[in-house]
Amino acid sequence: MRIGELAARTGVPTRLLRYYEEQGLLDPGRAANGYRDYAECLVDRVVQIRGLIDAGLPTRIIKQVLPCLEDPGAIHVADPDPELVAALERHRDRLDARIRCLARNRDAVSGYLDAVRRLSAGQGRG
DNA sequence: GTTCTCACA
DNA sequence: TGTGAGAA
Repeated sequence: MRIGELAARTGVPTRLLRYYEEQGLLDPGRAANGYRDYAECLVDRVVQIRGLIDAGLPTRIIKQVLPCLEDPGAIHVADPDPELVAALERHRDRLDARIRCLARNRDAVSGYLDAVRRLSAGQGRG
């Protein structure tokens, strides 16, 4: 598919898709006319890239981790770069902290909702 | 429609 | 990290 279709299917602007390619996250083939040609499987890959970036990981890290995520069997990182591992551990800790924060706020919202339901239920019967 | 590059927030 | 503009 061409870049426009991939953009439509992933919600990622064509401008960004070219940017990700420039960062080494994507490498689509080329059609005879020079247009980029994306395989079906790249839809999932783009979604995953977005997820990782939204999680706060820099493209530089994603670029190194992506091959392993695509092929779980290939988690035999020939070169277990200590710096990469350390960076990933920091990101995991940051995500854990965010998750705990979100969970706390979710519980707060749930608590408020429960109180509202009890109130309206009581008024409904009276 | 797509390509590219340069500048910029 | 991501966008805007302009030219082909």
